Amino acid sequence: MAQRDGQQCARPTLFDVAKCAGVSIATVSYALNGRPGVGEETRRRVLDLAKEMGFRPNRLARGLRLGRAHVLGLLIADIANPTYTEIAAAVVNEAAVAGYQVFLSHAGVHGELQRQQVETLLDQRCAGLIFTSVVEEDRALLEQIHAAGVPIVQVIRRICRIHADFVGTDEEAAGYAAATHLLELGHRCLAMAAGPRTSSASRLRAQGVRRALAGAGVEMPARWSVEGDLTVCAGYALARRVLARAPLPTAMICGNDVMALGAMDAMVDAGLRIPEDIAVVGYDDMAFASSRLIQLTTVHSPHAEMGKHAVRRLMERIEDPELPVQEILVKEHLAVRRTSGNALCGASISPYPAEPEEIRSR
Amino acid sequence: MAQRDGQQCARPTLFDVAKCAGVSIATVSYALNGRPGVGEETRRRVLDLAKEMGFRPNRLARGLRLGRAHVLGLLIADIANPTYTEIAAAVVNEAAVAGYQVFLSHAGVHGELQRQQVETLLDQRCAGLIFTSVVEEDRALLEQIHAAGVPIVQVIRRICRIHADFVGTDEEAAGYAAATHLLELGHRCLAMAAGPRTSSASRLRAQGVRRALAGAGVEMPARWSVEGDLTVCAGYALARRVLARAPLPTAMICGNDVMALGAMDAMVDAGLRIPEDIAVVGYDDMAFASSRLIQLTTVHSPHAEMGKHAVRRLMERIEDPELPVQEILVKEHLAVRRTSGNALCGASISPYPAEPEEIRSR
DNA sequence: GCGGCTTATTTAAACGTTTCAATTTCGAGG
DNA sequence: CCTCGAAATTGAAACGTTTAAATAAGCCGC
Repeated sequence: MAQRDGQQCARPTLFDVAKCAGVSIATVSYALNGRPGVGEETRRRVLDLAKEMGFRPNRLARGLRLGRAHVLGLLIADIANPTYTEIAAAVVNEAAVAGYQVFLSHAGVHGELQRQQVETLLDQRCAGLIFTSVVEEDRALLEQIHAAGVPIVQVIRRICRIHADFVGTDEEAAGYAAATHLLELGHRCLAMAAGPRTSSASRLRAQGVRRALAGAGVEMPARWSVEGDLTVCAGYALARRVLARAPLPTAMICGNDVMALGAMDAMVDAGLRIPEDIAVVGYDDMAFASSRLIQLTTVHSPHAEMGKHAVRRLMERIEDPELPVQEILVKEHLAVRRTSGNALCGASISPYPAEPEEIRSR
Repeated sequence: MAQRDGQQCARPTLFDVAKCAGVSIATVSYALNGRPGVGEETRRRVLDLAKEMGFRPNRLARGLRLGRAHVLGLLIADIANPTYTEIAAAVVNEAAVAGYQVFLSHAGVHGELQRQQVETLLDQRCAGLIFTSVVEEDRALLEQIHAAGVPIVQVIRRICRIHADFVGTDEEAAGYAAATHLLELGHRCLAMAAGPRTSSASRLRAQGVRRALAGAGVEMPARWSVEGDLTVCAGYALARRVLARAPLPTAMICGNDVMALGAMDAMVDAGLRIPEDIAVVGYDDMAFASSRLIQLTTVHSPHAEMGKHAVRRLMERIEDPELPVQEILVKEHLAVRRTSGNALCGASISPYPAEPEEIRSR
């Protein structure tokens, strides 16, 4: 039994509170959950007592009884990628607002490990799952999850014709904007180091680039259109390959900022100046992109907002599983910086606050 | 009842399997858990059937019964910081190996939000908690968790005299090594933009720097020793302050790489060349640090290894709560690059593989 | 004073495990 | 043939909730 006052007992249960309050367990449960049918005076007494005793509901028991835990699963392919961590942060925060905890899974893309993690997530009776980078091969898995009655939201990447909501940006438009920007600067020799074809986002972006080029009547030789993983190393290798022999392009669009970083390294190695000899555009606007030493022109997409939307949508669907599948697009924009010729002039585009923040000397 | 063969039923339980196998629930449980006292023939039959039916144990039920879930809580102050995400990745992976899932909490440092998240974590009956950035104010919270019988591992930062293991690096030695490196290069005018004093790691590092200086008989004017948050903005503001008036230091040690990035921006703004006019040393060796455009000299600490150790230690302690408190130090090392004068010569320190990886042209 | 109605409260059954204790089975030894 | 003991198996309680259904308690009008 819970000893009253002084030290609260280790972990009082409904039973303990009920005993102390001299009522039944059911009454305590009803009172704590704010359900009707409990006398005003009783309710107050129970609430006060529960607080005093430090009662906290056991979420396992609740989940077991309800057949569903107040828990979400977040699947991230690559946690080292800032894009995903920004989303993760937003997801965790927004979930907390709704009283949900988030299981983090870091299992790459479409493998045995991923399948295993998903199984475990289902074993935990997650109320919903958020996938940050599905590939076509995951279709069967997603369908199985849907069959199990667990709603899914896809973020950034997606597979089509599947019963799952999607939150992302208009990647095609982003690619179009990036290419158009370079075309307007007068570039006619564009290269593209795209992300993997398996990513719907990368595919669409490349598509947008091609549409812009076609519109301007500009051709991109096959040798300049390469694709690889979204890593520094891949960016380096791809750029090296493109720059291996003349003629050289005057601009390069990269699958993301990290690839751009690698590509720029290859350009430096090749003795090229950026942006005088070659312009570079990235994607994601990672933290380092706005650094003075880099100043990478890139497409900024609001990842935090995407994470937030993903959770909200999941909440809606958990509430009402019959909702029609929805596609939520958030607005992205091109951040023009030095690597496409926009030399930093003045503090107008400085990432730093005008007034220095608090500084403590010692 | 579970229909056999063909489509497995939604989610068979022990009961369903038992019914199909014609044995009791208890037998199935014993068989699946590999406990003794089950006939060999029965065991095989049950195992096969469970697999065929797609049985998966309900982790909520198990956790409820056991009074403890196979779940860890990971508290990260700032998920945007790559240091922490590297740790997170390792933690999630290593936990998976042990059959544990990881709850991710992103609740800053010592606030109402953090307390709330911890409470929820305890409500979920986490078997253990990993804290990545405790501050002294968290002491009461950690003690409360310990009192609740939930083991804790502190990573990177720590508070002393508390019943919790610690995994980190020898920060004092790292600070000493960084400063010694600069002293050996002939620098005598060193500045330091340290991380916040509330971080044990930052404190120790600063201490190591001072020890090195004292050993060399070098003085660091108070005006050159500043501290701030581990952000780009803080780095910029601090460096700006130090560089505001002559005399200027010839080298600056920063609290981490991100701060160094900001500080270098301030140096560029001040018309200084790196490393000719001023050398810079960071800490963490984040992804961008080795980029050709940056080549930041920095202290590389093996975060993944730390995450792994943290989980392993937690497992040991969950196994045997009576273990004496342990302090695990992993080795870090100084990566000397351009910003301290080590110009990149040849591919000897290139971060890229010699052979280009697979490239697909299209 | 008593059915009938509303409101407050309780009883008890789930949810799916694990595990102690009790029961059955079966072969060996007497 | 009977008994004993080990091994296999089962029954049932427990973990801490939620909730449908049953019960108790008021209260009104006739």
